[in-house]
Amino acid sequence: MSSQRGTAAAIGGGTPRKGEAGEHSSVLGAKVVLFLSTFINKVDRKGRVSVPAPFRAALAGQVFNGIVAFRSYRQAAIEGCGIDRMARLSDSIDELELFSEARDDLASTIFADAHQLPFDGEGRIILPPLLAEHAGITEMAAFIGRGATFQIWEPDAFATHQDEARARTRAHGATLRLRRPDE
Amino acid sequence: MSSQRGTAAAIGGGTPRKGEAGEHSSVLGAKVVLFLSTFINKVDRKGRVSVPAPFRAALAGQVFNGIVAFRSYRQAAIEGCGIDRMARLSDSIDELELFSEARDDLASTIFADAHQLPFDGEGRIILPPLLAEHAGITEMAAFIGRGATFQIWEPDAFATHQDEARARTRAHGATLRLRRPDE
DNA sequence: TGAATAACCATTGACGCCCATAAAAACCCA
DNA sequence: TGGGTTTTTATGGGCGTCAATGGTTATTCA
Repeated sequence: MSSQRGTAAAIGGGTPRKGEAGEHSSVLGAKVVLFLSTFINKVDRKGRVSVPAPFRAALAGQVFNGIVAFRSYRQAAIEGCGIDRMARLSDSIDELELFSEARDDLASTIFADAHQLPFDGEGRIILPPLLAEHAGITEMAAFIGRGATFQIWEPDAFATHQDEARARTRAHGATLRLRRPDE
Repeated sequence: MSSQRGTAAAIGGGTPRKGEAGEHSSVLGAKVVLFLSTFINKVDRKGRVSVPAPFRAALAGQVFNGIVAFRSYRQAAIEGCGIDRMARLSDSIDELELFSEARDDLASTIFADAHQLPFDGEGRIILPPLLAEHAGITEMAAFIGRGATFQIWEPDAFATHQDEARARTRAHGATLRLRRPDE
């Protein structure tokens, strides 16, 4: 299946050019990361995978130079995002009542399972065995942009999933209201 | 099992180099520690356990070089955090009505039971028997990241707990509004 | 003085970091 | 617009370093 280099397969819009993916600043100056398109990269024998350059660009500037990954609850995939998102999550949870059950559950469900995967000099991460197994990843890994976050799938598994999702969408005629640009 | 070495250098800044990692400043300049992931380490016959390097990195720079631990009163686990967090907790409790029962209970449950566990030269702590027993820890200890704090569990016990928590969260339809990045 | 604790050293395997290469994309200029 | 040049990426592999762990010696306190 060849890791068609860089080329943006499926989904996403056009070709992922330089500045494209990445981020754009909001009114407040806070960076808004955007993960777009799909990239399929190889997992080498040491368990390393290159994170697509556009994704890395989107993450640039965050306090932790790498990604945060955890098992998806409902799918055989790995959820990925930047550390900033986790920090926000931590803040949100901190606002729940101390020692409450809900807070406990969320914490042990989300944070305990999260892995901080730092980039090496070449922008690669090491996929923890636990995560790789959960997603059934062995040789190739598909990075799927999902806007504010992304996922990592076993390529074939994702292809199947995508077909099903598309079929469901067509059936239900999913709609979505676009949020107001302001605010 | 192990000790997946160093891996994620906690939330550390940019490149997870030697001393840095650990914190990033918020708007107010306050350090924001973030404990993520799960690490299972061995307890040697002297009762020593290595605190995961990423956690140590997150704690770096605090006034007390070690952790603060106390028995969780809802679970068979040990609550852990840095000394800074205890100070904040103290403030929160201070805001409760003076002489109220709740305040009294919290104070004696938490502060009276809290242990300051200093790191030895290799980043290990000695688990006080009282705490170890409460958590049922004998040979292995699981360090569980929970965002601003962490817990220490007997590995199997945590696995069970995590399953239950996950089920509950899913049942309740995990609701949590992500805080806006700005503030 | 003996027991418990803290400080110190030693080992080893994983992983961070570096260098090398090929190919594709971005760039430049006629 | 096209072809040639430069830059960036993805990928492989080697090696030094540090984290986790175990043990030994020094120190403190009863």
